[in-house]
Formats: sequence, structure tokens, C-alpha cells
Amino acid sequence: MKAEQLAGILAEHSLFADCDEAELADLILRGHFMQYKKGDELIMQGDPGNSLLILLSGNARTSMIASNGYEVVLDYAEAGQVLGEIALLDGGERTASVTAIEPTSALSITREAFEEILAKHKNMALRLLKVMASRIRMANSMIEGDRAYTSGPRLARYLLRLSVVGAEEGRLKLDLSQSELGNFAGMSREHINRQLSSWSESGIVAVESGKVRIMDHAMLSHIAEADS
Amino acid sequence: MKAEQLAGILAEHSLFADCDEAELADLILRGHFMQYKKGDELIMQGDPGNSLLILLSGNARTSMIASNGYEVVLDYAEAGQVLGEIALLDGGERTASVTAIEPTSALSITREAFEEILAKHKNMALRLLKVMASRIRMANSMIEGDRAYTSGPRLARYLLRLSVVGAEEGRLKLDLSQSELGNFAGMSREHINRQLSSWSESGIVAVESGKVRIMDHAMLSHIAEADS
DNA sequence: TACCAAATATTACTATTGTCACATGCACGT
DNA sequence: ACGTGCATGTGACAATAGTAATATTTGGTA
Repeated sequence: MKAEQLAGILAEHSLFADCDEAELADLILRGHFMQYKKGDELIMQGDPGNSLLILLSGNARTSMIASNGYEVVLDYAEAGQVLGEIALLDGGERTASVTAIEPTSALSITREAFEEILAKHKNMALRLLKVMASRIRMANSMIEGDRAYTSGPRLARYLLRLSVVGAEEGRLKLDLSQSELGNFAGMSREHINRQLSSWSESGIVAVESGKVRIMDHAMLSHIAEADS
Repeated sequence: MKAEQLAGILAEHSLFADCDEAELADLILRGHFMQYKKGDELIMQGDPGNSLLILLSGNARTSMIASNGYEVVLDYAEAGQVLGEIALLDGGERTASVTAIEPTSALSITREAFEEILAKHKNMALRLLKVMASRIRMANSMIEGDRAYTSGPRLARYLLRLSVVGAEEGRLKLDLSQSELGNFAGMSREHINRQLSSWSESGIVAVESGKVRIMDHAMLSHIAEADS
């Protein structure tokens, strides 16, 4: 793989956008190209965390299985996203799994390579700090939302999180099944269904062949801030 | 303030423990010493985030007020902890407030000073990355716990989080009121009370003059992993 | 010591949301 | 076209946890 290709992929998506050529070259030189098919685990909960991934294409789900078997979906990652940096940094084991939800490719970078790159390109650390800052923000906002709001506003928030900014027709980034939406928003599949049906009747969303579209973005945003 | 003093404070508590003298000297040189009394806000939700704090003494509560008025307590910080680094890194506004819960002092470092220190001492960035990695872990574990467990195991988890490792008599790091515990664990004050009473009868905890003590650490850990 | 405010305890009731059971519908492969 | 399997839709019911209302205790202070 050539630096220009990687640059092309990363440029449009991520905070690696402003990497200079030397940095990209090092990433490619030291990284291994990995390919996964739908359902494969890019990262497995419980493993020691000795590498970091940069998603090049596809989509993946980050989730944790609690000790009682409950699956909690933390995030969905798209091309350009860094994955698995936490365990790499603190030396702990992986606390979440990352599963490909479609054919996916990634650049895998070992701890040694990562440390060398960090030491060599000091802007890299700053960029990573920014990525992690936004992760913490997102996580805190999830905690806030999960705690402070009832199911309606909460689902609204997760739908908005999946919505694309300039989305034609209000289509979502990912077409999740209602069960998957449930694991993401923290509610039962049945409840998701009921809420979606109700919103569908009021014209706030549309549900066509299993795909959710946001019809009234403003109204959904309003619901997301509701008092209950 | 002298570097040795700061070193003394930071050494026992935090990831700044292994800062070298030059780093500590810079922190002190560029930092402002701040003092707060109980109830003062060290950081205010909604403000632009132009500085970072290192707690020197006291304790503070990090919390967010949701749009519906609900207060969500994210964490309690003690001496040595870094606060407010997120907004500094990503340039966004503060998404949480930090309030002193007792007389507290801190070292305040402006964005400019922080950036210079980061540029000058490259180990600093790595240390901060580690701090943030552990924050993300903690946040994810909160999300997991809040989602996957019912109130009992959840309260157990938050009590354990407040417990000191080699705690004599199972005393907690902080003596929170039941309302505060409620905001932290995400349940109503009344429900906290009921749960605590019930555990008190089984000898798992003791509640004396408003202070909770963990009597059976093993049992509480077991409850924290329970199936429901 | 006596009072006041705040924190804690306890009861009954309500409500939101999950669970269970089952029906329907849709898509894909043979 | 047909059946198999998975996703969706819907009703009845149960349960966990919140709310409200009201004691009771505690701790600080005049």
C-alpha cells in the first residue's frame, strides 16, 4: 500500500487527516494490513492489548459483554477511526470487543512500532490526545443520556448519533436491526419497536423494509432534550 | 511553592509521580495556585475550557446537569488528579462542572503554558495519554454497569469504587450522603436507603451516623457481578 | 438545653419498561 | 413457488425502581 492511498483514506475521515507524509509512511511501513469479513472480531475482550488498529474500510461495532451476559454496544466505528489504543497505552487487557459488521480492512500497529512512531513524530501524540478527548466526551454524554432520560429521549439521542449531517432523506449511517438498536440504546427490542411505530405514526421517523429514516430531524432533536 | 512540595503531593497520588524535576519546576512556574472552599466551582459547565487543573489537596465532584435538570455525578477527584484536560485538548466547552466538596487547592495551568510544557517535555504527553486511557476505561465501565445491572449490583459497584484498597474497617474514601450516593450510582435516595438497610441487616455493610462502611467486601464484590 | 434544618427511614402507590408468548412478514435458497 | 429462518409487530403481564407523603433521627447552634 502506498502512502498516497492511505492519505486518501484517512484524509477525508479522521484526525489523521493532517498527518504529514513522513508520518503516514511510517504508519504504513510499520503497520500490517488486515482484512476481516462480517462477524470477525478485530479485537477480543479479555485479550492482552498489544496492538492498535486504524480502520481503513468497512464498519465495526465496539461492545462489551458484562459478567451477566448482557451485551452493551459502546460505539460504531467507520473508516479512519483508531481502535484499541486504550489497552496499548495503559498496558491493561481489552475491555471491549470490536466486531466487523461488514467486510472491513484495517492497519494493525504493534506496541513497539506505535511507541517508536509516537517518539519520532511528536504531533502524533497530540493528535491522539484529541481523539481520546472526544472519546471521553462521547462516553460522558452517553452516561448523562442513559441516566437522565427515559427511553424516548434516549432512543432519539442514539438515532441522532447515527444520523449523517447532510443526510439525504434522513437515512442513517448504519442500518441497524431493531435488536442491534436495542443493544446500542440500552432498551429491549420490543420497546424499540413500539417507540419507532409511535414516531412513525406522527411522521417523526419512517420505517421502511427494516430501515429507519429520520423524517423530522428538528422534532427528534426536541424529543432528545425532553423533560422526561 | 517549591518543586519538592509539589513532588511530594503528586508523588503519592498520581501519574505525575514520575515527573522529573524539570517538569515539576515548569508546572509550578507556569501554574497558578488556586484555593476553593466547600461548594466552590473549580470548573463550570458551559464555560470555554482554557485551563487545566491539578488537584493539590481536598476533594471535588465532577458532575453534569442534563437539559432536564437531572444531575449526573461522573466522578470524585482527589489530590493528584488532573481535571479539565478534555476541553483544553479539543477546544470545546466544558461539558461538566467540578465542585469542591471540602476546602480544596489546585494548580491552574493555562492552555498556552500547557502546550509549551507538552512541547518541551515529551514524556508529559505520554503520561497524559495514560491518564486519559484510564478515564475512558472508567467511563466505559460505568456505561456497562449502568446498562447491564439492576440497582443492587450497581450500588455495590459504586460502593466498591469508593472503597479504599487497604481500608481499615471498610471505611470509604468519601462519606457521601445518601442523596449524593444516589446521584453517583444513578438511583433515588429512597432506593439507596432501602438497599443499604437491607445489606445492613445481612451484615454486608454497616451504616453508622450516616457513614457507610463495607463489612463484607467479598460479598459485595459478589453482588456486583450478580446475574441481575 | 432547646430548636431548627438537614439527612435518614419507612410506607403505600404508580409507572415505565422488561419479559413472555405468539403472530406476521419478508428474504433467500432450492 | 415453497419452506426455512430471521426480523418485526403486538398483546398481556410482571417487576423494578421512582414518587409522594410523612415520620424520625441527627447535628449544629443560639
